[in-house]
Amino acid sequence: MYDLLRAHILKRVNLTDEEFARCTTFFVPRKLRKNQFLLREGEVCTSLAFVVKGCLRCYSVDDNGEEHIVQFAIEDWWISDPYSALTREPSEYTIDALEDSELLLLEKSAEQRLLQEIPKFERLFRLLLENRFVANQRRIAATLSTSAEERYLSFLRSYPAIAQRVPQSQIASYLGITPQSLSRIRKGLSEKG
Amino acid sequence: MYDLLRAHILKRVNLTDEEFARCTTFFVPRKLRKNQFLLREGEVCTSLAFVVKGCLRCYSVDDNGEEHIVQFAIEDWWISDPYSALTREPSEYTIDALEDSELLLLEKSAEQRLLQEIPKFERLFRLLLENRFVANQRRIAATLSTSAEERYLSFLRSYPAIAQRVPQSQIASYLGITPQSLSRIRKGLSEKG
DNA sequence: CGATTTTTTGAATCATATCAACGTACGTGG
DNA sequence: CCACGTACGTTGATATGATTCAAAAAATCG
Repeated sequence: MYDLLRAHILKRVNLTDEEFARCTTFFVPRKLRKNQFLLREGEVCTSLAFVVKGCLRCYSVDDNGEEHIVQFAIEDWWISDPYSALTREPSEYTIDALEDSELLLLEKSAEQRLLQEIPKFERLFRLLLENRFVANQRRIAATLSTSAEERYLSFLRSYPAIAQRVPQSQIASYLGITPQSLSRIRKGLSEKG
Repeated sequence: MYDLLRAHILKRVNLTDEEFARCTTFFVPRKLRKNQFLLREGEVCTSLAFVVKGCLRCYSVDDNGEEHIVQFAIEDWWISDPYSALTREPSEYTIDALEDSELLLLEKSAEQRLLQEIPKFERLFRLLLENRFVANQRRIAATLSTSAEERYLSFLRSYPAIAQRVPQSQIASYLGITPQSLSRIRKGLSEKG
């Protein structure tokens, strides 16, 4: 259960075995069935989730009731609404499971104690946030400058593991196009070769 | 020169006068003429800039040579490429001045010493990063779900001060549309009332 | 297997881009 | 102080890419 987390952390900061053992005590395992919610729009996000198994999505719902996916998370990724978690304001996002999933949850209060006990985690969490920030910045630049087809190809390159397992309609939502358009783009690509 | 910075920081974390006085020693004033660069694509970003006066932009250049603005920064804002600063990888972005500007620069090395001397700044910088993260996430959701006209109106609401002072073509670049389209959108809006 | 969801396809429509030309404002040097 | 050049903004005509609505085909699940 904790092996993936250990490897994940050790790739980013140095921890002794003893430190890692202490760190695990702050996480709470949680299973989520497909379609179950981790966070509902309007709730305050109180935890940071590390995905051990499965696949989740984070999305907003617009005035027309359409879902717009801002992030997927599979094994070895984190998911949460960091803004809601920090400010304790209700989240604008919903997080749910696209597959049966296993998570390790770090509650806000546990996070604070963890940071006090092992300050190295400050650096880890800052790294994680920076990475997410960069990913978003790249995505903005891509959305502004490239066609839907290019964005789809870029998505396939960046996240092949996700592309294989989530429904096409979910990828369309992530790319900001309709499922019909994605279908046509794929058709066009397969005709080219 | 430092009044704006003081007010900015005190709004977010508690600092004694003595702490603030020490903090200022880590910043270096820098003036930038209109069109001068703070960071060029391919350079490593080594500083975090607080804008005391003026207006800057951060943008990427795509394969067709088109600029895509990911951020503006006016008085009381910060600007940098946090990813490049953290990883020391060359930046994909260019930062330059849209007006004659005055900055307070916090170099990477100074930042580290500042964080050691006054750990409260850990929280400040994390807050700043979270805010930028959220702004980006909102922008992604908006780009995915709303028309150019809606995004323009939302930009006017969110950043009236910027809308007033930067050329329309720069706003178009930020919104991900052509200057011609923005012109037509504005025409449409003025005809409505 | 049947039921439901997901994907594909077609036709009409809409939003934005593109190319090209013209208008306007501003600042600099003569 | 005016004239000129350069940036910026507007407008028109046309092209393109993506959407919408509707329906059929394919895949998935109990």
